[in-house]
Amino acid sequence: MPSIQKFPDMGNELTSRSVDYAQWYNDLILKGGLADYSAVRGCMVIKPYGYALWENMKDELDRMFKETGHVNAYFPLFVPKSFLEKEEGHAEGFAKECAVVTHYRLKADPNQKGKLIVDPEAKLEEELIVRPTSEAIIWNAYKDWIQSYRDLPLLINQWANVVRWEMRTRLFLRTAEFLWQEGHTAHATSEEAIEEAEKMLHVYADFVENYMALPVIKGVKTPNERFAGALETYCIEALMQDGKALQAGTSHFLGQNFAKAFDVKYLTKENKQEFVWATSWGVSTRLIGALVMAHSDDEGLVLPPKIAPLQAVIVPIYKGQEQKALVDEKVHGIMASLKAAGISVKYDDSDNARPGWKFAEYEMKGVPVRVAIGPKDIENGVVEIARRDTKEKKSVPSEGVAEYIKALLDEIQQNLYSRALAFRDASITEVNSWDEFKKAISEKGGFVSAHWDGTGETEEKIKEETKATIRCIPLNNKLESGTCVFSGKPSQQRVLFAQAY
RNA sequence: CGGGGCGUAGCGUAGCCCGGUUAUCGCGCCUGGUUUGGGACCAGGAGGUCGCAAGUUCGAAUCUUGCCGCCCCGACCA
Repeated sequence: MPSIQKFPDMGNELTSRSVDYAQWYNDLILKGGLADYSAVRGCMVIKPYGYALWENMKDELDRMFKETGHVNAYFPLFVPKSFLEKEEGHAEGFAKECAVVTHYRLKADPNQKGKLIVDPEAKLEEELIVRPTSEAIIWNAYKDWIQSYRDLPLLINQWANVVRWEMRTRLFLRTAEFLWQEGHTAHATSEEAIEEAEKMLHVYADFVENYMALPVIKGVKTPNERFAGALETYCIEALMQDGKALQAGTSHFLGQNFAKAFDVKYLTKENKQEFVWATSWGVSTRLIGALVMAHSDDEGLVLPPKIAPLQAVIVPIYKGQEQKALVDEKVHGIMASLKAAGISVKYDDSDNARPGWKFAEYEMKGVPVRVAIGPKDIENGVVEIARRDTKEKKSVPSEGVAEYIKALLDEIQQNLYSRALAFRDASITEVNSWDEFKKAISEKGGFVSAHWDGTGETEEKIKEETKATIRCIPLNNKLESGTCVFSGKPSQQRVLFAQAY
């Protein structure tokens, strides 16, 4: 008998990736217990397991923001329409997808008992927009907070919900309401603001790569893909298993657009009035969608140990109460050592499901490590340890099991990253002709690295023909003379195209 | 907004064409018992405005009309 065994191939209710990738994704979210559809179109319920995952991500990001000098605050959900209008590009960018509050009261319907109607008497003088993002309401406040260079830089983050009335929604990837963080900073100089926007991009990349085990490409967006109101948009782009790219985070250099729109000036040391320079940056619950699509398989979720709500689960195996007591005792010792080692662990000794059912359940939920302990193990001084990422299991001595699992969790984290990186790197195709381009996009998927003439028109036409967009111009991109893959015009560098979420 | 699909118990479904006692089956749930090394079994039990409304009919889950909701694919986007 080999010391390492593969899990048996179990039937489950998941649609397999190869049959219907979109359905596989939905099944995973629902059956993995991350979220549910809600009664409101386009909005989802984030269930405890999914929220625990978000909390872990949030806690780590929050720590990173604070380490880089940011503080948290909270601004209103509602933005007066006139505020949103102030920065023109911004207003145009979001107008199409805003939820609007027009009244502040309901009343009993005089014609239908038990029904409520909007009270026409309670119309707001000025409509309130449910924030699609908070630049407008925040910059209105910053105007009063910033007077002198001594007030700068102002480094504020907020954790909040926002609403964007999307035509078509998908669990976590695009919902009408979602949770995110948005950083909004003000600086004395353009250089400092750019440095901030880049710094936060690196923070995001660090988080996504080291905690979510998901490699990203850092870059800047083309003018077409830029955030409404920004001078430069930085992004991190990740690759999903179906070969589509997903923007995992963005950071914007806003120039003085918002300072001018909201009249935010400061006095320099030389006693001169200057407009401040701004950035904003955000990541959202969309990251959960990225996580799911990056690592999971046909057996269920696969979660990286560093952010998994549960890192290990222990399943007892026994016949009768005497054995159960024996196993319990052994498990309690192991639990204590795992907890002491900082591992989050659950002992599932519920009697309403048998071991096999529990195994499948925790595989579906993506718990990185499973420990099974039965009388035979106790007799032999071992425990059975199964790892979710490779679906392997083997017996290891129960002595020192905490250290073993700790090391295993690190190895799983590393393995998930390596696996995703290998896939990502194998999915970047360099092409030099339009035929190669089309073939790569339609047949292989992934990123296509190609010369582009730098015009928005070419970008648009490529999108029309292939549905591929320019995901980014990588940071520190290698300069290389060539000709645009579409127009044949001269180009100085390659950019990355892909079909995207 | 276009195209497709679906709406019957918590979930998945049969029945609908061709109207007729008490609406089918499985999972799950409750009670008791036996079980427990990869999704256990036996016995008993609870659970339903058949999406909503109107119509046809002696009689509607089933036929007609209207409406509502959700999902998937596309146009818009993080």
